[in-house]
Amino acid sequence: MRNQRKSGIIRNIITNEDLVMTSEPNLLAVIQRQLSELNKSEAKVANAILKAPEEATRSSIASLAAAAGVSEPSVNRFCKRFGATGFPDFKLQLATSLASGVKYVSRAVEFSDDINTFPSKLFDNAINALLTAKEELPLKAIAQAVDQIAQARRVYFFGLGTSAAVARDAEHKFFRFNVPVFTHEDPLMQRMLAASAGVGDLFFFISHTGRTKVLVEAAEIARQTEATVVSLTAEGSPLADKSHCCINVKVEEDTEQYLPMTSRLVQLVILDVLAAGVTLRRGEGFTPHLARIKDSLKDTRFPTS
Amino acid sequence: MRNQRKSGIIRNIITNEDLVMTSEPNLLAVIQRQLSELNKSEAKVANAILKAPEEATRSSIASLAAAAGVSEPSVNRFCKRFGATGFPDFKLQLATSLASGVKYVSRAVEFSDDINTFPSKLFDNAINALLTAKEELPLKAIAQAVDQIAQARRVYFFGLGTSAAVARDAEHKFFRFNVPVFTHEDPLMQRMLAASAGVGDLFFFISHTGRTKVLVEAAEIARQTEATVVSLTAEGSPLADKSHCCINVKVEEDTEQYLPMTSRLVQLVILDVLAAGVTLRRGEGFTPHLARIKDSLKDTRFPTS
DNA sequence: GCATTATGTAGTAAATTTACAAAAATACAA
DNA sequence: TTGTATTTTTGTAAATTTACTACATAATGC
Repeated sequence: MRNQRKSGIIRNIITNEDLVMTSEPNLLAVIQRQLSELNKSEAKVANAILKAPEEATRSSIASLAAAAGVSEPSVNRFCKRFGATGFPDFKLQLATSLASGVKYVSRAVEFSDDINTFPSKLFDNAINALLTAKEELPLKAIAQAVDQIAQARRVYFFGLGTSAAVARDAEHKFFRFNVPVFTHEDPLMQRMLAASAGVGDLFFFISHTGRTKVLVEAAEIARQTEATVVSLTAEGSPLADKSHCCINVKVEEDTEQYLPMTSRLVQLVILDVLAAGVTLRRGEGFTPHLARIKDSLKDTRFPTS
Repeated sequence: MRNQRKSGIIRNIITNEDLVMTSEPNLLAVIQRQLSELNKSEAKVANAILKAPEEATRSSIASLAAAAGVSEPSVNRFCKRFGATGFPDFKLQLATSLASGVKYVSRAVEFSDDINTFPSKLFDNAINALLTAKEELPLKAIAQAVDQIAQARRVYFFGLGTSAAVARDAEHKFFRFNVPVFTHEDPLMQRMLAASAGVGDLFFFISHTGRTKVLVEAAEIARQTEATVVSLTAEGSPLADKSHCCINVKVEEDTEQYLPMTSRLVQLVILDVLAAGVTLRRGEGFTPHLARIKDSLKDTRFPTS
């Protein structure tokens, strides 16, 4: 299946092993990347496809061959080289790739953007961040965190800046599970509460960078007690080091934008996941409790007409 | 192009007009919806496709016909009825649909779920909500809100419950634009501030339902002053009625879940959009200001190794 | 029982793939 | 270097698969 040149260059660009490893890499990106490794006619086909990918999915092998200036079998060989069983299969993969991937590459907002373009860009970035995060979800850490939250007597959500809002959201969510939850944005309160912690207390630190000094210090203080320290932050950061359990989030925030946009969305959804995990552990008998809380809000609202 | 039965039932389910209107509806959903309108053999084809959509994209017209227990032309006719030029075109549309849409239909978390399934479900729901929201973004209202925020002398973000966390996030974001922003979770403070408002004040109310009494009352009070009232809430709600400008968000939250999960994500991204809009209005000269704010945080962090 | 619609059969056209052969490129020895 | 052997690349043509059209028959409704 895998033939090699004497020179040692691997001919089949995508092997079965690769396909297993990377679940579904963007086909266009793969073609782009391997462009230099291709021979003349294959490169012609590649360029024709890269130039008009959408059109390529709709054209026949004959018209694509004509567009690339090569013979039909060359197109067919090209397809097989990229892991497809043939031309139709390749078109299918390409179409799939175009539908899922390409539209959701992060796109920076530029000053030339107007109302018709930048809102979509921001949504695409958000969607893209969630898609990426979903792919590399640290399930073990999440399962562990769920266990610890479910067992905790008291849970403190601590964050600063944007992460304070996330902590506040977590408070609202977890509050509904009958777990005593607390949030404090004041670093001094965070320190004091951390210092006086004991068995059954869980400190949940939220920080995108994991490098905010006062927060890391609070984590350090909490760690010296009998309490459990969990964090939702960047892998290998000082905050992660201080934690019993760290849920890593790798979101490359566009640093040029100066605003943390997508990372907090991922944090929020991960907190949803934790909340759902705790609910599932509580079992079906717990739903009436949630229903009661929902009912208690009824009188604070205008009835639906 | 559009042929009808005597009985008046429209035969061509997707007409050109429809295709223009709804840019890219999920093909499987369309098939599902029209299932009852189909005749016997078409229904057989539909069921075969719905049963194994992924497989359908890979099979030939002959094998799909065999799987459905009909003849090949029946499959072909089925494809044309759904707007495709033929079978290959239909497969392409189906594949595209599967890649973008189907994976992201909302899926409720069930008690039988485990750690391997429910996190993905929640992420899918979040992604789906953002995709849907992106499709029906109220651009006019957004543009108007950007204008009003950019012109405002003072901006108040008011929300309660989960929306309070969203308001807090908005405060953190807009604060960086040199606009005096305020947030209050206390309904009494909200009322008092609303009552004493004047020209140049902007009240930005955030609420998923738009029916929270105290918040609607605060909006009503603000509306009686010279201030501008903007809201991010449900269309046609009491809160929307009180606003000069209302950004509608239609997210059907799964009410069985008792927790507002996806709506706040959409709210947050829309606030990002507003923030970006304000930045774009300020023009390129404003970026140094953002850089300065970012620099001011430098000393509060542990340096990256 | 007639008209209409629905479905299938068979033939045709189109597209894709395979097998093979020619051409080009490369390696290596004299 | 230059020529030759070998490998690799590419194209031609035939074979095969696939999809479509026209027509005929069956089913349905009035």
